[in-house]
Amino acid sequence: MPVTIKDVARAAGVSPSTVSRALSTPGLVQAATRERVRRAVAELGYHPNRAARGLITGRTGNIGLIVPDLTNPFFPGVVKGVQERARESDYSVFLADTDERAPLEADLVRALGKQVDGIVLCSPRMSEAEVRSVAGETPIVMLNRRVGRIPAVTIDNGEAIRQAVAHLVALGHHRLGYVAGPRVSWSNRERLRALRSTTAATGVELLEVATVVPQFSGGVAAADLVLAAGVTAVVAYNDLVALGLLNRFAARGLAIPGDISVLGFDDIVFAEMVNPALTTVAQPKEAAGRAGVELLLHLMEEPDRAGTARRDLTAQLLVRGSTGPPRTA
Amino acid sequence: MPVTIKDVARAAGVSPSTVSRALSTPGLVQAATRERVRRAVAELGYHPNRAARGLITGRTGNIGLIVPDLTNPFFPGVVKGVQERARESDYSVFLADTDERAPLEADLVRALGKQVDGIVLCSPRMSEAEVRSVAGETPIVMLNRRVGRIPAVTIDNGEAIRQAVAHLVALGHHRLGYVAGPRVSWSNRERLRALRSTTAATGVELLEVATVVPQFSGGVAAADLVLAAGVTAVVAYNDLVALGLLNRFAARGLAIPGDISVLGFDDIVFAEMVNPALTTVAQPKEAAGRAGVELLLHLMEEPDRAGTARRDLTAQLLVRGSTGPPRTA
DNA sequence: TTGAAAGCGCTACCAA
DNA sequence: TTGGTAGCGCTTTCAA
Repeated sequence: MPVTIKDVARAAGVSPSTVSRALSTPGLVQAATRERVRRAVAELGYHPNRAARGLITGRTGNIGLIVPDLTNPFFPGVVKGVQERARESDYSVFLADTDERAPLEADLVRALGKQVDGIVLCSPRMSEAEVRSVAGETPIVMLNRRVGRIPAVTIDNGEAIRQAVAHLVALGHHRLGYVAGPRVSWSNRERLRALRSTTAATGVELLEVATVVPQFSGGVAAADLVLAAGVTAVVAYNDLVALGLLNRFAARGLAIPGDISVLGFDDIVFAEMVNPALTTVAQPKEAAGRAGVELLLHLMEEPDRAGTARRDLTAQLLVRGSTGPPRTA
Repeated sequence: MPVTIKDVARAAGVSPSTVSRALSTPGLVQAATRERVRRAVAELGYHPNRAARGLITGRTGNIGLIVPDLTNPFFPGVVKGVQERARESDYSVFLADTDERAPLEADLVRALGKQVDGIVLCSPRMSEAEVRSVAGETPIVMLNRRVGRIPAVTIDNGEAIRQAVAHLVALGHHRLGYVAGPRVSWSNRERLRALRSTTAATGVELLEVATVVPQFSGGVAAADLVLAAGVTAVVAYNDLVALGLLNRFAARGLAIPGDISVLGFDDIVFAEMVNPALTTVAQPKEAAGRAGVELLLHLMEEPDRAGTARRDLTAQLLVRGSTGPPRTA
């Protein structure tokens, strides 16, 4: 019923081999022949059977994308970037959301690995050992994390933090709080490290106020601790947490940024939807997704040259209403 | 290199055919043999090659999921539901985000159709003709939309609206505004229709204030029109729009719900993150996703019995801070 | 209940 | 530059 390569061959008056070549190695086929084939393909509406092709080439034409929680508005952006770039190279993408269940991830990656040519892995929690083992089986590009020499797309947390701290210092803050994300999160560790060194260098005080789940509720939970710490500005692990802080601050009747400045990370869409809008470090989410696929494509073509492939993208501080000078009391 | 069915056969001391049967038609194999095969499979870590299987069975083990915009927090929930249910039946899911570009969707669906056994299609904008044509080629289940007899999972908008209106009327509102979503959106049309009949039946006034893009910016844009319309309560097409209204109302110094009550649809996570929290009609997003896959599985197994498969899920009004009695001026 | 053999649609090799 | 042929890994007849 579906039209096969034989049908095309017959219609074009050539052999199946020639059709195959005309499609996948056009250079090896005479222009005239190629044209005849092209026409037959169009006429019959032929689409190569991917399973058959995959069976012999060993490639699936699919890539996998694993994210910890699609509900976190950071990830849809990444997904879009991945999809877009994948489609440009005629790859389809399998998406898997692990619901932040790190143990599940390793299994998932393994299962997925069988069905794809490579995986873009965004898994802040999986253990390094697991990541390594999995990377041994399937080409992998990590997002927002570095593990050994596994190819990775990261966002320059150091620079981001420098921008953020410089901004707050310029406003006149001397005591900053940090509400941390999961201890195992690579991004969190990087941010914390950069925060320590930058504040030390600038001579401002840094209080590591709390460690919370990277969600709205985490911010709500940390808000009172932040207040008790007596800081005039607080940096949150991500926007979700920052929004939680803002929410609880509002409930307690604080003026933002008069009483306290709040700064987040990610620039999720909702950062702009609150009042005042959230100052945040914008992560190039789609670009990161695109870069991930890009790296993966290289990796799949020349697996040897792998190991060092890296992209470090630049974040950008977006100053909005939630940060301002501390009230000069 | 990868372990094949032959390896398993050799290890178990049976023929490949038997291994195949033991795996896909266990009933046809003697218990003892089956056990030997099972053991060999486990020992060698054998996973059937999907491409090879697909080549012969004509099935891919994949399903496609198409959503208009992953960035709208409504959809990640749906995606999660779809994935979960798909995984339970050992299907993988291809995700495609069409970025609200309706024309692109039809192509996308067609392309995807070749690589999957069925598609869950969430496409409020695609024309009916396109949907029909596409449904002729690939098993399809529609989400939140009805087109002819194509299987569909919907959410009972009529009941949802009745709950919402009853709530507002009970609070003492007599003049309601509606900020509509895209005219072509099935959900929007359903809601509008239910709104008209329910308000008529209840004797309250309904003003169709504006038609906007189903996004935050749409709500912001409509807010002043709502105010000018002089209603005491406004129902928004979805939470994103409602949040936009809330934002602009706040900017104009209105008290919520004192000056005006706001009610949304969807119960996206951010509905709870604003102050006051948004009263909204919760859509069972994950359940809808699950039901979509469920229907699809049936459809793929007995294509004949299709055509009438329907699931209408129940929405639930969540009363929160953004609705209250009108100020008795 | 099991095995042998054919063949799914395609690509890759070897000859011509 | 092209065609013939073999075979990817699996399922599915058909016979035994």
